[in-house]
Amino acid sequence: MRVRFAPSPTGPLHIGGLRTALFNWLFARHHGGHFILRLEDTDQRRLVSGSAEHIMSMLRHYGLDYDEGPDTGGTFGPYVQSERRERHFRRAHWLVQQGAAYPCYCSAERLAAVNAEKRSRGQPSGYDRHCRELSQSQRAALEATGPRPVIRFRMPLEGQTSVQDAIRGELHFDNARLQDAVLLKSDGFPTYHLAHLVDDHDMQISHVMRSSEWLPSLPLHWQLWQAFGQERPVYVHLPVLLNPNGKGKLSKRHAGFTQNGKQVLVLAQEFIDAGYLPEAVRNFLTNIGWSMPDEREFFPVEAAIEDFELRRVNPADSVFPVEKLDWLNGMWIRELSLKDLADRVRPLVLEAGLELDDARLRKVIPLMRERMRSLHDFVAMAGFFFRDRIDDPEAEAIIQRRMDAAGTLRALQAARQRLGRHDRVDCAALEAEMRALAQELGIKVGQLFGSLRVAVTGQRVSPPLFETMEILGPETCRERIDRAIVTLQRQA
RNA sequence: GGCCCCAUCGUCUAGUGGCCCAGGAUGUCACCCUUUCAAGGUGAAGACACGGGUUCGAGUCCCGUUGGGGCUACCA
Repeated sequence: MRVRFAPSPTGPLHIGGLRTALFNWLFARHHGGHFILRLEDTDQRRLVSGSAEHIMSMLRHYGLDYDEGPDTGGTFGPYVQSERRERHFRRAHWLVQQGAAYPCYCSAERLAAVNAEKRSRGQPSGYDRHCRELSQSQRAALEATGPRPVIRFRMPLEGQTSVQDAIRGELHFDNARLQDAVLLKSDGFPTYHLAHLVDDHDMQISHVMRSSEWLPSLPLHWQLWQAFGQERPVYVHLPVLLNPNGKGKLSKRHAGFTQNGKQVLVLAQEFIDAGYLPEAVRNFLTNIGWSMPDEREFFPVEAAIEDFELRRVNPADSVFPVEKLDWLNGMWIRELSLKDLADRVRPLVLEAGLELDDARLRKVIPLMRERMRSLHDFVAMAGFFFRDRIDDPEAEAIIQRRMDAAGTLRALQAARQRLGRHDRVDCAALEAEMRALAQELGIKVGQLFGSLRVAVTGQRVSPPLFETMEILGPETCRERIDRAIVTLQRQA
C-alpha cells in the first residue's frame, strides 16, 4: 500500500490539509505501507516561498512522518512536482499523438467571452470545444502565428462514466456534462489533473485519499487513466470540514477569523499557538469522519493505527467540534509526565515575560496539571508564582460572602500573626492551624481560606491554597497578606 | 442555473432489516466530593429532516421533497 499527501506550497498548512494527511498516514501505518509527501507546485503564480518548509515542519510537529518526500528522498523522486514537468509534458503530448488530447489556441479573452455568452442564454458555462476538430492546416497556421496552445483532453461526448469511490461506491456521470479540461498549460506546466495522475502512476500510489471537493473531477481522472491505458489506484474521497456554524467549508476561511466573538482556528500553526498538544490535535482530528470500533474517543495514536479502516469513514461532512478539542487537550495534558509538562510549559512562561524559576516551576506543575485545558492556562492561573509583585487585589475581592471589611481584617490579622511564627510553610500543618483559626473566629473555612487566597494569589481561583503558600514561602505570603490588610484598613 | 455528494441528540458519532420506545462522547444543567477552580463520581434534558413505497417488520433498502455541502479556472 502506497499513499501520499500532496499539498501545494501556496501558503500555511490548513487544519483540513492536516486532517487529510493524517488519514493517509493512519492508513499507511495500519497496512504497513508507505506514506509519501509530494509537493504540487505547478501553479507558478501562487507559490509562496517558505511554505514548503512550513508544511514539512507542521507534519513533523504533528508526528506524521513520511517515508518518502522532498527532504527525505526515496526511490520514486523527485518529490517536487515542478521537477517532473518534462515527464508531464511528454505524457501530455503522448496523449495528443494518441488522439486522446488536442492543442487549443483559444485566448483567455475568447474563453471569457464564450462563457459570458453562454451564461447570458442561461446555459451551463464551459469551453465550446472550438479547437477540438481543427484540421491539419488550420492547426499549422495557428501554430505559426497564434499564442502558445494549451493541451486539452478529448472527453467522450456521449455515454456515461462510471467511477468508483472507496467509501461511496459506484457513481455515474453523464459525459455530455463533462468538459475538455486543460491538461497542460501554455506555460508548459501541467494542471493538477494531469500531474497527479502521472505522478501517482510513476510513484506506484495504490490509494488516492483526498478531500471530497475532488469528487466532481473524478470522471475526468477516470477517463484519463483509461486514455493512458494504466491501472487506476483506488480513489477515496474524505468528507470536508465545515465551519462551526455549518455554513461553508472551513478551508474557505483564512487565518484568524472570529465567529460570535470567538476566535476560530483554521491553520495548523494556530493550534500550536493556542496551547494545544500535537497528541490532542491528532486524536481530535482522528475522531472527525472516523470512529473507533468500540467508540472510544480518547486514545493513543497507536490504537488508531491498529484499528484504522476505510469502512469506518463516515461520508458526511462535519462541523468542526472545537469543544471536544478542549476536553481532549485536558485529557492529554493529564496524561503527560510532570517533566514533560514542565518542558512544554516553560517556553510559555518565558514568552509571557515572567521570571522563570525552574525549581519553583517543577513544584507548581503537579498542582496545575489537572487544572489545565490549554497550555496557556498555566500562565493564566499560576502566573503569580513567577512575579515578585502582584497587583493589589481590591478589598471587594478579599472580602468573602457574608463577611464585612472589619471581620475580614480581623481574620487576616490573626492569620498573619500565626504565619509569623513559621520560617517555612508546611502545608498540612498550616492547613490544620488555619482550620482551627476559622473555628476560633467563628467563620467558615471557606471564608477564611477565600480571603487568604485572594490576598496571597491576587486571584479568586487558584491552585490549592496551602500548597500554593508552601511554594510561595512564608516571606512572600506575609508580605502579600500585609498589603491586603492595608487595603482593608483603608476601606474601614 | 447545471452536475455531484451528504442527511441520527446543539456538536462529533454508534448503528450494514428484528438485539433500538435508538447507544457513546462532548457541551449544558443538577447533585456528590470539596478551601476556590479543576479533576473524579452520579444523574437529567436532548436526535433517526419530511412524505411515499418495499417488507411480517425500516434509523437501516428504494423513490420523491426539503435542507446542507462541493464543483462549475491555463488554482489545487
